[in-house]
Amino acid sequence: MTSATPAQEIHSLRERLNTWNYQYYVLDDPQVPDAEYDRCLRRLEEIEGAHPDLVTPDSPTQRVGAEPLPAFLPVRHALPMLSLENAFDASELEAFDARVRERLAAGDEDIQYACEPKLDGVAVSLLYRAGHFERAATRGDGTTGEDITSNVRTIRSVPLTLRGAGYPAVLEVRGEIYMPREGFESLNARAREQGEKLFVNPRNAAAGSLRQLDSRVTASRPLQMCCYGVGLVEDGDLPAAHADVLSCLQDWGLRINAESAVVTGVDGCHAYFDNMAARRNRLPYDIDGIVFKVNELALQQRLGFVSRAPRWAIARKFPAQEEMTRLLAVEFQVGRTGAITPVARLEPVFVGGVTVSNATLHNADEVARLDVRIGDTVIVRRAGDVIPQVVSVIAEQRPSEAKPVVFPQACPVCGSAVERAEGEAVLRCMGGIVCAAQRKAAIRHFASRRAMDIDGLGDKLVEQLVDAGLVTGVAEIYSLTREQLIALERMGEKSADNLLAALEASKSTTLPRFIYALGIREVGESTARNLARHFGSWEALSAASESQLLSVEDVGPVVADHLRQFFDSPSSLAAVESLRAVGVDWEDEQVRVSAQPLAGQTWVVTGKLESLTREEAKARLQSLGARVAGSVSANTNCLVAGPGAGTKLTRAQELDVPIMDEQELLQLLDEHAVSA
DNA sequence: CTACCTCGAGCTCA
DNA sequence: CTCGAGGTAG
Repeated sequence: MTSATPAQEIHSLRERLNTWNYQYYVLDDPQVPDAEYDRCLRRLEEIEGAHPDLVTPDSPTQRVGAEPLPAFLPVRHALPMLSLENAFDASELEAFDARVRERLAAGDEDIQYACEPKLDGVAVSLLYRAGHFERAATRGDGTTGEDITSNVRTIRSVPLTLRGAGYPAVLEVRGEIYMPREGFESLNARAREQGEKLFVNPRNAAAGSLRQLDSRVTASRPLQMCCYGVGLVEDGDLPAAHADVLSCLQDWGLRINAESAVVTGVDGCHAYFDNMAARRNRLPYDIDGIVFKVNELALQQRLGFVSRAPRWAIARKFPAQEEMTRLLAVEFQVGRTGAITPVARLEPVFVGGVTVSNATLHNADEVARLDVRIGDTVIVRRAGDVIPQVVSVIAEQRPSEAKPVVFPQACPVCGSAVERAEGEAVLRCMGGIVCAAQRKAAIRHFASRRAMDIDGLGDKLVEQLVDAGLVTGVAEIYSLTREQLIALERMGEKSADNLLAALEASKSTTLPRFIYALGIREVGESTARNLARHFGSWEALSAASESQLLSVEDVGPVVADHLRQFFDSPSSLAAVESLRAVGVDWEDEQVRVSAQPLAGQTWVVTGKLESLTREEAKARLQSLGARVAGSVSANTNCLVAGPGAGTKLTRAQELDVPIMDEQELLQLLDEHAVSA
């Protein structure tokens, strides 16, 4: 043997393994037999075993998973993870291209588009600092996701160290974690042999694998990572076109999609789409569409964003998958507001990756439009994350005994009168609190997390409580006794005590939560918050006149009317009184009358802000009454410009539009006490 | 809307 | 072991 020190040998083994790994997982081009790879890996394990001090977290041996986590920690994204606009046919894609060219004043000139398949998996963000894999996070709500670092570390196509040089000191890579079909099949085959539960599709298998607290389980799952873009970049430069950014990522050791291509103009996009659509079933992974991005980053910057999506990218989805099945029955569900919704009970059918057995039929108009009868063969569609729908009826297959859908003359739950308001499509039960269905829904809403947050009071329990007649209104849930609870199904002493404790804890709440919990029609979380802020106390709110209500942000005549109806109803007020009587309490809010000093003005925000995102800045300006536009024009009243502002700043200067920096903006917001 | 993971606790049977 | 509740994802 040579005289290499253990450290030297470890180094050389890691280099070799990383290179082979790169060739295998990123380039799809294995250069050595698996046996050779395994031999080196075992040798590395052996030396590391003898010298534990030389083990580093980015060693190729560190992909076997670690001790289970107690929970996933929240991660705030430095730059929000946005979603994509969807196009469902060629014309919507053309409309997108037309908008892009118009905004860029490109005339007849064709735009270069970077195209690639949209993998059906889970979106993630990877953070590399000084070339070392530091953190992986899920998308979550776009702003805050979950830390899944230890799970992602086990995925071979995620490099633990970036290759070469020239990568930025801080590099956030965005991509999709998915399970190739082959891996999915073998995973399920193994599960079937062991008599375990099977995953229904590769996407759910990937999502489920990533949600394991024990990353050793994740390590045993055939997951892959494929990168499609970057997020935060600090101290470093990237090329000026998206496709070149992707090849850079590949050089740094990150896997990118082999089908990525750049095409010219919308015709190029159509051709790419048609080609992929034809080859879709032969791809080694599931895809649900094709993503098109304006290739030049400078153009992307000029296009900017609309609320939650970039204006320079779109996903053209494949046509929704459709299947035939039978309509077994139509049931009528009564919602919290009494709305009676017809729900189709279907012969279960596997469509678009899930088993569909229910679908809403919305209302009488929809039922009439479809002319659907019970017993009919119907076509059911499920497009991606869209709710399943009954598309049409196959009239030729209608059996003679097919029965028409008859809407109830009275509420199917309580027998009260039903009514269809003028100009409305929905049928409503007029029973209100008399109706058990509405009572159940009201209690579920009251107890829900964003309302009174009563832990342990779930659907089944509400069902039992109302059916047993133990509870008729929300206030009565606070008078339940331990004995009453223990008598219920699946309720032991421990569960009963937990629920009683949760009930007690919920009594101390906040005014916005309380208002929201009441379930007044059209009063959601944000309206409840506005009302609480505007009036400060329950007394002030309940005494408010129609015109006072109308002056609250987001409250129009319809909402004001619902509010007045609530406050004019003795039974509603009595319910509030009983809640207060059992001890439900809150602190009054600081009154923040929205003076709307910027009403009628148009503002624009550009560049990078330090202490808040552009979205937040926008929201706060809007709360002062400003309209926040995407581009600067002669009508713009003020431009808020952070560092890196481009053409918008130039244009504002040309047009003599006042310009403000972040400090001045913060000062302005502060003066008007705008916080959320 | 459906599917998945995790947890606590009740149920069941040895 | 099974159920219900609560959370996530697309």
